[in-house]
Amino acid sequence: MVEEIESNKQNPHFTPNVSHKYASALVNIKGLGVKTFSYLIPEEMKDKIQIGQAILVPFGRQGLINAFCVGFSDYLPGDFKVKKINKILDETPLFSIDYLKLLEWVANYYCCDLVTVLNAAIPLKLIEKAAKTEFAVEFVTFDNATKRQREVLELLKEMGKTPLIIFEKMAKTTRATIKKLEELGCIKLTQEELYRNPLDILKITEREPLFELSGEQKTVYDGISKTIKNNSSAQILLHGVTASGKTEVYFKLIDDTIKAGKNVLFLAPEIALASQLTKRLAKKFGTEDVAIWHSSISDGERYDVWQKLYKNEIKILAGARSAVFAPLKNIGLIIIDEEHEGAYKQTTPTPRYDARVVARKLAEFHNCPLLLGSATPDVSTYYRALNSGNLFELKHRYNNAKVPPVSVINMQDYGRAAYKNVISKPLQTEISETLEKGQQVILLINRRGFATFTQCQACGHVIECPNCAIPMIWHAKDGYLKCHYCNHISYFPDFCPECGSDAFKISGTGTQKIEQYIKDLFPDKNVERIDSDILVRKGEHIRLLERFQKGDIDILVGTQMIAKGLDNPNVTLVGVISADASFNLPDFRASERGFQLLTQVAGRAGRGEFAGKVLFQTYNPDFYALESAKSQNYSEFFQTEIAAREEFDYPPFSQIIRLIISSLNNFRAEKSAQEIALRLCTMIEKFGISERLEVLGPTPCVIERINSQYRFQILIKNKLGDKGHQFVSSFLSKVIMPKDIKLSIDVDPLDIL
DNA sequence: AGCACGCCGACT
DNA sequence: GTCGGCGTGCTC
Repeated sequence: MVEEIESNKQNPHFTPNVSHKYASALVNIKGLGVKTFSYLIPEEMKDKIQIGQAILVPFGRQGLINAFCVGFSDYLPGDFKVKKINKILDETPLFSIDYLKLLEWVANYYCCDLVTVLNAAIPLKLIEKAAKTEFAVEFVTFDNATKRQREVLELLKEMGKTPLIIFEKMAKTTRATIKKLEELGCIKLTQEELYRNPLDILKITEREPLFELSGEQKTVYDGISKTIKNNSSAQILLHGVTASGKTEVYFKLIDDTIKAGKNVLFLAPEIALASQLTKRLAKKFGTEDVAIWHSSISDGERYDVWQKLYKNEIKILAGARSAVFAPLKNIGLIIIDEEHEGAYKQTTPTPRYDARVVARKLAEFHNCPLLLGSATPDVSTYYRALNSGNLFELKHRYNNAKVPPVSVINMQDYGRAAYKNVISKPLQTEISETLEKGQQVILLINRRGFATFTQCQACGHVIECPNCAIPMIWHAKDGYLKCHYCNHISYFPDFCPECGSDAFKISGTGTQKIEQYIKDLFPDKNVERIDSDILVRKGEHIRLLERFQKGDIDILVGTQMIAKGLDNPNVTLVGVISADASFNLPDFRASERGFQLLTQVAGRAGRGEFAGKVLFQTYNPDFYALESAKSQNYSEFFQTEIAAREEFDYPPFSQIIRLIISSLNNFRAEKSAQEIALRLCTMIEKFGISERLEVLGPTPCVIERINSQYRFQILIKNKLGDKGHQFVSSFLSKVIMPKDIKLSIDVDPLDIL
């Protein structure tokens, strides 16, 4: 089913050394995508050609197309008739050799080819744009102009220096007229780039001064400065509770960095946050020196910013995850705010890269410090920071505001008295009281609890796999419980192994009904729901939040997306319907996710003058992550979590490489997956590294079918670092899949569902 | 994506 | 014979 490539044709090694016969050219062909092809370097180009240059090459029947030079070689990667490079379009390269080296590292880490990474890193539009020399026109004089020419000149005088293409459209004129006017000396044509600076519209006239740092901020700032002074490539974590003023510390460090003549890369998890951040940065440091980069900026802006970055004309670049691939030069500091956010990882399309991982490597390349900040750090980040001694903490809120107290409602006591077994009496009472005071309520529903875990209603015990410490999944059609990491099977217990009760329940379904229950309980109140279904209608999400902000909505019911960002001072009650659902996903990171979610949602209550309250409903009140979330104690949570990670070799003690094999045909998908796993194991055995590269599965994915494709997964626990990635890459490069079976690779997957 | 190559049925 | 259907495969 899976065939071996008979002759393992080694690719020629493409080097940055120019004294070679062939160049590797990156082309963008519609429908084909971005790929590299080899071309002969003409003799007269040998002393001029460089990596990163835009070039013109012949391609098939399409004539001459734009390409980028990305490497050199003396050999061809196959048997074909080679064509030669037609022209170097621009002698100034658009990216450097170091930039390509970073991308090569990324390709190896994510077990994919360089082309895939280039595809994500270099905007396609850049390749098309590179060839076009954009002229700009400028008014000089009216002398010798005819009547019609004068009309054109009037407009130009008014518009000032304008890109030619735009002016031609505006003036309803043609290239012939422009040429004539240039001959007459009435206008000046220039080749220099015209930058559109989108930040100009902010109309920032004077700069705001930096904030004064508070006592705790000052201590942390001094500590970080000292650390950077001692180790210019330190990787630092700033763990600060919400509203503790991390941003002020960042800004002071940015100021220091640019004063030292270096540039700053500042990443935020999403575009909206990056835009907000850019405005704040522009106000403090000036519009000229600040730029933004993310997937949704316009082609023109993308092109302009890229040019500016390459010419080292930007001092601070703010952006979302794709900004790690922007060619910012001379980086002296990288900041990643809200570093725990999953949005830093790209899930689709490939490569499934994580901006935090790439940023760590980027910092290494530039020998510069990396500063990560969060109120609920990623467990792996915290572990690294703790071990390196580069952990700094802000424990107090900026204006001495208090974190709201959390009460845990044990549903074992209230379950039967609760409305529809879902909304307990105390929660009902609290909601009523809050609404009577004219204040607002947020209720968190955890819909991700769709995977059916098996829980004892008497003591909260959840049936877990003895090998993997993740919840077992009930398979109704087979009548057993199964572990989706290792395939371990056990039968539904008659009695709870913990307390002997027979009150087992398969939980996690029907959460959609909760909104209706709330509406039933409070029929005269305005109840709205926000979740991803509603988000599909664009703008609906924002409209609902605005209405909630204005007080038009009494109770806002929602999934995870209401847990962060909401800053409504009139919200004094936050209720979590099923805190268990956060923890009982069949995923090793479930506790971490759950802790983060509960901590973040708790932070939504009592942000104004009224004190807030938080209620967690649960069947398992003693669960460590829940207890830590209740007391908002990160370090306590971390201690327990890291011990479990170590015991089961989960990250940061290994890296997970996940292979997903899918097909419309269930049987063929399973067979292929088994074959790949078997061959992978054989190869690992042969190299004697089975201790350090552990293969689990194949198993059916928790979500067994997506788009009618049956899905199986193989998990690899890698303890060999980059060498492990290389091993898996080279194994996969020798495997070719039949057309009806898809293989996808996810390195450091966010979840394993 | 295009565009050629190529292998079968209907036709001036 | 040969015109043209669009399945398959290639583009350095």
